[in-house]
Amino acid sequence: MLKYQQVAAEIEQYINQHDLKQGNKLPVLEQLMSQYAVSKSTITKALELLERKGVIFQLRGSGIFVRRHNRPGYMSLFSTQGFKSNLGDRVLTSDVLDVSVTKPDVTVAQNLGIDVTDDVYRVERVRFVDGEVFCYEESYYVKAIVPYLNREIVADSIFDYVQGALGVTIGFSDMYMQVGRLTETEAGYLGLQTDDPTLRIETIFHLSNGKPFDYSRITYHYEHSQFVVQANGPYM
Amino acid sequence: MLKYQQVAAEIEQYINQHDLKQGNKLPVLEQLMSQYAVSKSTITKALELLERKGVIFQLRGSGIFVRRHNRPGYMSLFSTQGFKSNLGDRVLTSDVLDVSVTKPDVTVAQNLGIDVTDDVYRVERVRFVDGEVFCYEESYYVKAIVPYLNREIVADSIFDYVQGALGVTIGFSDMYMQVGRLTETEAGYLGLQTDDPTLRIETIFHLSNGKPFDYSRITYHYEHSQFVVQANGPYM
DNA sequence: TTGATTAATTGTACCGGTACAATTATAGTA
DNA sequence: TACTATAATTGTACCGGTACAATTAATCAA
Repeated sequence: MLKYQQVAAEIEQYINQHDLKQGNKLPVLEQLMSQYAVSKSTITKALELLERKGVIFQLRGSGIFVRRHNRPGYMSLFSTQGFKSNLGDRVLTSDVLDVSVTKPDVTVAQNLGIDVTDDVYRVERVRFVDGEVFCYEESYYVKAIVPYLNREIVADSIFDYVQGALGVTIGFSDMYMQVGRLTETEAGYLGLQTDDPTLRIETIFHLSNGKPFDYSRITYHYEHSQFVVQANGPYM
Repeated sequence: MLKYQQVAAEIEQYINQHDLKQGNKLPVLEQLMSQYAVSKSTITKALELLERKGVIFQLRGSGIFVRRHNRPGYMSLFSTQGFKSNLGDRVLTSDVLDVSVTKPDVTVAQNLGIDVTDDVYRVERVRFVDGEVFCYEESYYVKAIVPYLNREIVADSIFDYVQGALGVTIGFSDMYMQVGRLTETEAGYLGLQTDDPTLRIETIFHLSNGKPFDYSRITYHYEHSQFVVQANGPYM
């Protein structure tokens, strides 16, 4: 783990353990520097990371302050999307409906930037948060990048496996979201009625070299899913 | 405008003007350095900004590449949320239903961190993209921070006014989203049926000093709104 | 006490540099 | 040709430093 990531993690841990509230002030830069025994640019980088994550905000001439949103029950949109495994104390489980190798249809192939003759893993899951139905997910993995999957891996975290055992790094993702109505099969999986409202998110995950390796379609249970997104300022 | 912001803007403009595609390679760091006549750390900062914005991705040992998503018709979730006024070539218009000074109810007051006896501006709008109904919005501004609003300002961009004329800077925002069904009045504004599906987003905008100044509730037309969010890697 | 002026505090912009890890290109070998 | 070892390329981590703008605290005047 990089030094600035380590420092960021420690500061975040400190904030959580001491249950600091929105607006609470952290030690000044110079003190953090000596406290963690790193240079100014390293501590700055760590703080920038935490700022992006929505954990702190910095105010020139004033100090470094804790940032918090005050709505329990809302999950970070990104934590449910592979990134930042921070689900708090909620328990995430899965019913694995399918893990198989197939050929992609044109839509899937196009989203993954591959040919319809290339192999993909198809994974189908219903996911639960604290025992409540949360979403229905259908996802496709490029087999050339993810050569092996099984029910055990899929029941846990695919991303941890991919980054751990396969040694590839996930770079970025494009999420496409829209609201619609449930189909009959989706409604069955989610325990809802056909034509009930739903949020659909399609996501294309790319490796850090830019290659797409996972295309997934998630259909959320509209009563059991509410999200928070902490955005940072007008960039320019 | 800061130097690194300026450089970032120029690079982005270059990418758009030359219509570069996903994966296209930009000049190497050292060349960009001399090309824009800035130091390494400045160009790095500019590129980091573009990376966060989803315009490029960088790959160590390899180069700097253009990043693009390939779905026209999807709007950036953040561009519709005050930040990054990049709506492409779409035209955004508004029907202003109400601009008035009132007292907030408990919910509004709590979200804005003020007292129910404090004054707020209430703004109610129906917004259109290229003439199509896009969303219904009800928002509240802390009058102590935004002392004056009128229909003309509100029909245009409130945020530009606040940052321009009032000289305050917007820092960050917390967005809370969930799916539900339309009420009768909402359906009326959006030209839909009662109980039709909808995406609701509540957002609390904070100044850069951390003070909330705007709380808004937006109800989106589910057939005319689809969003893209470009996320960046597992931070740690 | 109030208000304005000045000084101290504090984060950020910008500069420059070294070391290194990941990638890609090259040379060498079978 | 195909594979391996080596070298060149290239972005990132990390160090340190100066100048400055925004905020806050202290000082002074009325």
